[in-house]
Amino acid sequence: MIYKDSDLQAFSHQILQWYHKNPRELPWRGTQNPYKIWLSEIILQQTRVAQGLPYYEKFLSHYPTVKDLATAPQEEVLRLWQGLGYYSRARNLHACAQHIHFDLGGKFPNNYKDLLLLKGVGSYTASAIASFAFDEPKAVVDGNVFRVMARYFGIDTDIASSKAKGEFEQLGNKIIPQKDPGEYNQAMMDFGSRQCTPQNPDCPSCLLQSSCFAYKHQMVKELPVKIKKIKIRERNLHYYIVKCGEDWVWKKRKSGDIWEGLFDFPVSESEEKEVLKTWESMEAQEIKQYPKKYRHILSHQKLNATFSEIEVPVKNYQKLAEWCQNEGFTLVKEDQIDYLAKPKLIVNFLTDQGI
DNA sequence: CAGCCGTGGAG
DNA sequence: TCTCCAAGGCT
Repeated sequence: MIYKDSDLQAFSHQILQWYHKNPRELPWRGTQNPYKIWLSEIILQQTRVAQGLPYYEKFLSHYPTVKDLATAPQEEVLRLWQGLGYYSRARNLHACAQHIHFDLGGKFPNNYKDLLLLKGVGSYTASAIASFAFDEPKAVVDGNVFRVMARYFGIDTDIASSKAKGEFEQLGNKIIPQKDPGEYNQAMMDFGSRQCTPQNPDCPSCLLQSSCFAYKHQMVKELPVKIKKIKIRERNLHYYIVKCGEDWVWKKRKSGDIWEGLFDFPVSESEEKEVLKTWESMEAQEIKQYPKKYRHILSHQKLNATFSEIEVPVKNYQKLAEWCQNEGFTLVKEDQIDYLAKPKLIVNFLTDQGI
C-alpha cells in the first residue's frame, strides 16, 4: 500500500497533538539515561505498566547503575524478578549488564544496530532505547502500534504473522519525525493504551476520527487482524515436599521447560500420581497429603498441581545430602526459603502454609 | 519460523 | 469460567 507523504505527516501531527494533551506520567520518562530506559523496556515487555512499575522501582533501588546489576549474583536478580514472569528476561538482563560492564567498559551501545546485538533486545526494544535515549528515528512496533496503525490505515495483515512486524516497522519509519522521534514513539503507545484501546476504543472523542480508515468503514472491531492458534497443554504435577530436620529438598529448574532457573520441588508428572521410589531407601514416610488442588495458568499451559509431604529421618541426613548432590537437588534451611526465586505457583502454596 | 516462554487485569 | 492480551524475544 502506498500512502501520500502529506497523509503520513497529518497522522503524526494528530498523534502528537493528542499526546501533548494526554501524556502518561511515568518514572522512566524525562530521562535519557540508557540504563534506566533499557531496564524499563525489558520489564515492560508483554507486561502492563501497572504490573511492571513496582519492579522498575525495586530494580533501580537495588541496582542504580549497570555496574551494580552486572556485579550482582544471578540468583538475587531472579529473586527480585520473582512474580513478573517470562524469566528469560531476567537472565538476559543480567547477562547483558555483565556484557556492557565487563566487555564494553560500561559504555552503553548508543545506536539501533548495536543495541540489537544485546541479549533480550529485539527490534522493539532497540528502537525504544535508540529513540528515547539517543534521538534516533526508529519507530517502535508493539501491540499498541499494531492496533493504531492497522485501524487508522486499514492494514489487514495478520499481526501474528512473521511478516507483519517488518511491514509495520517500514511504514512507521516513514512516519516518525526526525525531530524528537522518541516523543512520537511515546505518543503512539499512549494513544494506543488510552484512546485506541483493544476493546471499546473511545472513537466518539477521537481527534483522528475523520481520517481513520476503520472508523470510516466501521471496521474498528475487525482491526487489527490477529489469527491466534496457540494450543494450551494441560499438565498434572505432583510435588513432593521432602523435609529432613530443618532442611527442605529443592530443585533448580533447567532449560527446556517452564521456569528455567527458578526453584521448586521434586515433582512427578503423569496422568496418575505415583510414589517416588527413591525415598524408600531412606526410610522416608509420606506424612501428609495436602488436599488442595492448585490450578495455575500459564500463557500456553494449564497446570494442575498437588502436594504431599515426605519426611526423611534426621539420621539419614548424610545419605540424603549425597543423593541431592548426585541428582542436582539442593538442601535449603527453612529460614532461607524466602531468598530462593520461586514460581508463583510455589509461592502460592507456601503462602497457604503460612511461610 | 511457528512454537514457546508467566502473570494478572478487564470484560 | 472463559477470552483477550499486555512497551516482545528467542530458537
